[in-house]
Amino acid sequence: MARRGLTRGEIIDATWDLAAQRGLAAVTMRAVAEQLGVTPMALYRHVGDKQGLLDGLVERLLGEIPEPDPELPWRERLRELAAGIRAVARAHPDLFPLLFHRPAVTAAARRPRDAAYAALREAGLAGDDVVRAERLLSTFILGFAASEAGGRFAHLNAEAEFGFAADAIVRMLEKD
Amino acid sequence: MARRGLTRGEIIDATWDLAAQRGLAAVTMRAVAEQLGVTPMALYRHVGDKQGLLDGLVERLLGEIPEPDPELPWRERLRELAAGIRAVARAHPDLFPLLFHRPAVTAAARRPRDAAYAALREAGLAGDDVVRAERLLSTFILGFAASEAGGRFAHLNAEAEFGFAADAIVRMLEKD
DNA sequence: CGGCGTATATATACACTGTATACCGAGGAG
DNA sequence: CTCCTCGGTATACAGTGTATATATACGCCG
Repeated sequence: MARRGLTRGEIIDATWDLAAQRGLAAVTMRAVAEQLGVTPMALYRHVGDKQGLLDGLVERLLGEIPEPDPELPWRERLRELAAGIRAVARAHPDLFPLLFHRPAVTAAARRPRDAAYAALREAGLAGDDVVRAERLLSTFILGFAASEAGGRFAHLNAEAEFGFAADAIVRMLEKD
Repeated sequence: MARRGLTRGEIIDATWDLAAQRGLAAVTMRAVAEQLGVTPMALYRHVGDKQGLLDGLVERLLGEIPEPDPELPWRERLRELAAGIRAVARAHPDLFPLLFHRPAVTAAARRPRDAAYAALREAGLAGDDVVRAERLLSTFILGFAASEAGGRFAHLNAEAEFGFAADAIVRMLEKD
């Protein structure tokens, strides 16, 4: 009916809220539309289809990862980054696995990745080693966070698990 | 109508075939039932609900990971294990993420894990270190395989990526 | 200011999903 | 033979994503 000025950002916002409050399963075209006081089909103009909606969530998810304090030494910066990713995973356990389905090269993914690059260079790596090490780290932390949030670690103490792994990895980085 | 002797194993078999041939999205109660020449509701008696069907798939998935040749040195055994997991992920890319949602302590998960324990002990680790190292490795390989199968690595050469990471990890294990 | 084309939102409809409920008929136990 | 239970069927329902066709308000051009 009325030209409501509906926008993609507004839609993703509503979707995000819905997912945060009632889970990914509650994210349905109809539910999102209703939250915006709009017909389901109105969304299609702005997000393409449901996958487009989920893509929007992935962007937001990456945006939620906090930038580490640049004053800190590189070890702490990496730890902060990892802690941030794990926190995001725990806050959005059913959204988080979506990260595996999007290439790690979107604009939204660049910010945390660049922070990791900087830390790794400060650790003494250079050239391709930086890129490869970041990929190793991000893959591990993604797997860890997904395991933690998904329940694969069950009753284990995730904090202790992570501490052990982080120590091992930092020792590995210092070797080069 | 007829007492057909329908069994849970038979149902999971059909589900597995369906998922392998037409993807996870094609796994629907109706489709599985049709493949068995049976009414959709007949499945409920044996698998509970759809989640029960998926649980069955996860068991099968873990069972698909090949046991490494025990004659090989530990490095090669770990590599074979990892290669097996990655192969499973590539063969069932949309099933694979389900692994993050099941505790790593089921009977089906024990076989590959025990193989990893043996290899790590042979590498010189002992006690809790074995358990922790296995968890680190399995978490990484799960994340890697999920990334590879899910498309997060996009155009990258996954083989080269994996080689770099594996080398780094093996060096790390040899240090202790 | 008037009218038109286009972008935007709506209305309706369809095929398909998981599953609750009611039923029925075969097969073994007494 | 009779009954009871258990495995399968039939039907139905609410909810899903989305294709298609339609109405409406806005911005531009004269």
